[in-house]
Amino acid sequence: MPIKILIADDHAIVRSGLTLLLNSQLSYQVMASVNNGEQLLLECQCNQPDLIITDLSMPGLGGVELIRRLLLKWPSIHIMVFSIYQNPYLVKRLFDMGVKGYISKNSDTEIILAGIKAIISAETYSSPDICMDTEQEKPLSKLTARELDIFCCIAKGLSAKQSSEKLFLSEKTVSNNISLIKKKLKIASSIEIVHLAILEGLASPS
Amino acid sequence: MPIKILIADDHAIVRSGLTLLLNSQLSYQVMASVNNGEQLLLECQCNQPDLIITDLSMPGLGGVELIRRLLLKWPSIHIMVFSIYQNPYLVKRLFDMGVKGYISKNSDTEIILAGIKAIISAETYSSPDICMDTEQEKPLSKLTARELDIFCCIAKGLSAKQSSEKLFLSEKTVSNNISLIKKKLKIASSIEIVHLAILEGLASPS
DNA sequence: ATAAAATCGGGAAATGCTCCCGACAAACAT
DNA sequence: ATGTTTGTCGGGAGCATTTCCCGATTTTAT
Repeated sequence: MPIKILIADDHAIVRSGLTLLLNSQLSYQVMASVNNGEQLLLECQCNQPDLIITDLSMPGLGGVELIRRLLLKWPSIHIMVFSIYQNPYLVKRLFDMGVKGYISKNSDTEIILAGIKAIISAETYSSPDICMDTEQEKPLSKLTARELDIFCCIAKGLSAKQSSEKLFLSEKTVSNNISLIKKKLKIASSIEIVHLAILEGLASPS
Repeated sequence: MPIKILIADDHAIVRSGLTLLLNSQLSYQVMASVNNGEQLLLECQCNQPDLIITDLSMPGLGGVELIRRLLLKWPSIHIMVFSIYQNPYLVKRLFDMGVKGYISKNSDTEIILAGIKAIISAETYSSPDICMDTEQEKPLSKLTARELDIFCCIAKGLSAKQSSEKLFLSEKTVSNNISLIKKKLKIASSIEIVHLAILEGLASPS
């Protein structure tokens, strides 16, 4: 009886690549692959997946909010995040949320398979390029989880209102948080948020 | 005799997905896939590829510089860019450089195959989500000299007041100009100025 | 020579940001 | 067990910025 897997990623080639890779193993079966969070939630109702592999940045319902909702409804579900970021704070936050594994998209297919295998065996896994031990002194480590959410939204070019809609918060909370973030990071403008986010690999210009 | 293809992308799953997708067609043969520009140049020496599929953001030698070097050495080579951006100005720049096709990573596999087919038939191709007709000119060409000055100041993270001091203008003039720039470029926030400036090579994160 | 576009800023209304505050929950410490 | 701290969430008031008018001047193009 194969492990049932659902995939969420906005890039068709990634969905297709993962599906082919995993279905080539007899022990795995990809039930469906979708391009955003809403559809993944729908698929979860029909299929009872053993493992969910999800990207973070997707149109509509993004990865972080998707994970929150998944774990709210099915607290014991196995989630592996498969995204481009290599920032240890982001990864730590995801593990704190309850994610079982993180693999960066730079990883070879062997690493992907090894990670899934580990997670299925009830372990946790993060790909070797995420070094969690460089804890101190990084500016972003001063931010709380919620502040980092908002930081990322702003870096992508979203307004306070757009961010509040994406994160299901009041516009006021977002703007209050932005002020706090600037103070914590000792920066004067939202534009420096973008620079910092790009330097830290949390955003890329678009 | 199949079409010989080389692939450059820093994500293994994308390389693997593309390779499986293309090798499943009898008319194509993926000779090699590498994760950066330097290695692709090396592969080009050994193999004589008919088509190169490349990402833009890669560690080390990135896509734009890779394309420049490729076309310098083999001016008639077919290059298809496969990247995440959906910015028509960026795509137009790539076509101006001599690229034959652009496909965004959101595209379905059918689109990818259709694009490659078109390029092989000596046509050019860009995926449907890139609408080039909005403005054919570079966005920044619409700005006057003074507006471009101010644009650069803002992109670097200067405030309106700091910009006004640097350019010997009143703060009012600067802020009026910023509003005008946003209107001309059809963008909502100063943060998108940063993204645009970085994409256009007018600023880099600091 | 005339029209068009660019440069420069003032004024007023709308919008946004900042800093204050309180309420509540969770984690932590003694 | 019970304060204490830290995080989360948002309201309100005042200040700052942005936006959209407007006119005055200079530069550029036809």
